[in-house]
Amino acid sequence: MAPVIRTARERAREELTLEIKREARRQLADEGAQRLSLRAVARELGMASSALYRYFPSRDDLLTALIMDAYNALGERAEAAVAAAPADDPRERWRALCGSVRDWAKEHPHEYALLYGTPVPGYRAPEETVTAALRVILALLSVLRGAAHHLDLRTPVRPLRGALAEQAAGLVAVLTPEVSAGVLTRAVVAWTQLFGMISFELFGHLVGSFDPADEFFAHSVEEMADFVGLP
Amino acid sequence: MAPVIRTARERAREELTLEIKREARRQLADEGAQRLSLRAVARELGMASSALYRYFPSRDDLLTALIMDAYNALGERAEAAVAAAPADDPRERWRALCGSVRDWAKEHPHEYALLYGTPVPGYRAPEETVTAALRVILALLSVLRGAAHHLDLRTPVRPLRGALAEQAAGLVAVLTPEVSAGVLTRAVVAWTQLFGMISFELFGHLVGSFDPADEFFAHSVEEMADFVGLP
DNA sequence: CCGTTTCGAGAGCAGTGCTCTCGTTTCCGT
DNA sequence: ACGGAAACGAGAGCACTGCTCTCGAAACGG
Repeated sequence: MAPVIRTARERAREELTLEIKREARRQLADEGAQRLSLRAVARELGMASSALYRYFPSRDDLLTALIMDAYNALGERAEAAVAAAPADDPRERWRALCGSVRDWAKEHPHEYALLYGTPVPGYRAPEETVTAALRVILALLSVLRGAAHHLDLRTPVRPLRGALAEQAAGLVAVLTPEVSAGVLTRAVVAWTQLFGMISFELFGHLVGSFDPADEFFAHSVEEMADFVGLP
Repeated sequence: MAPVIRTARERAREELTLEIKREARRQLADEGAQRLSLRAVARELGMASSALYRYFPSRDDLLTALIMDAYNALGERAEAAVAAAPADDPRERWRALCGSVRDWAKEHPHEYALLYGTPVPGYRAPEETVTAALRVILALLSVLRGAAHHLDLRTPVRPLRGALAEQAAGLVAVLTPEVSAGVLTRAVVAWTQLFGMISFELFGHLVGSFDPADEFFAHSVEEMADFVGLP
């Protein structure tokens, strides 16, 4: 696909693009997306701000590139955590996965906020972003698939009705043929709980109740593992 | 406390403060917090932008005022929903409460994002905000308190350990003496799930899976009601 | 009534995203 | 090898932002 032999221009362009993103990510980590300034990035790189527009047509496009990278970084981290956990211990895999997401979020709070906080106004998710964004929930589901025949639901899943049943069935067919629609739905519930909890912790909504949240986090990960029926 | 007899200046000041907030809220609802502009507010009110600083010392302070109002609006809505539901049907109260939060969020997406999205950079929560922010979780707990002696936990609560046990016991003593620490912790888990789910729906993370999310929402509210042991 | 405080308006500062123009450099087909 | 075309970097400039300072007018209160 991509030409193996690249002209000097192409190489320079690629390098500069990376360097712009690198500097932008630095500013993002320092000050948050709000305060990320194209002009400051250009200044730091010793170039005119107008030159930056040769590489990213707008500030939102630069942000979108950072979002892509962040989704992939988080996704890789999550997948690696699952892979590193013992294959025959689904609960440990679940724990490792949830913990890795929280760790990444605490290490990169501004990037996390960029992904799961208020969406940037002018931004609409391009195709690529969607698949990158799915990696965490897919990892959660892969853990469930691995334990599909040993699931133990202490509280039976409520029957799915109407549109929900159809949506869940559609997803099961594509993603998790080994797992029932009810369990998949519970996994999605657990997914929303996981990110809700992390967001609350990071955004300061647990101050005064369960902050510091380490033990609360660990506990609710176990509770949600029970919830989806992990042995 | 407040003087009953107010001077013309005091009345004018109060009125203008309200009007500024009103216009700011209008712009917030239209364009989001990101694009809320002091100068535009002043322009719309026919005054110089510098005059606005007599009423709010900075943009962040104006935003903080809007945050306060939004927390209270959401809190009132939630409390009203609980109050309007039959007192002898805890599950219906739970449903009404969760539904009212979601409804408010969908009606005021930008205000919701202001509360539960990425925190404003320069902003730190003043004392008042904290209590206003607690109203929803307190309402959730009040539903549980009302059903404290009829709770039915299909899956037993995992034992709380270490710091978590202490945190939960402290909260129980102050908030919900009728309810066990384990159940209170589950309520907090359900709380994070509720807002995680609403945030995901509003911020577009459910697109492609459970969007539209009406039935998924209703279903998971029931599942979480089971989770906390509501009859 | 008169000094003090409060207020509104205007000018101005430093910063932003973005556009346009204008030379220069690099590429690529002939 | 050359010449047209495309890509590039820099600078000036526009419209906008939050915020500060100053100055004259208005309202207050002893």
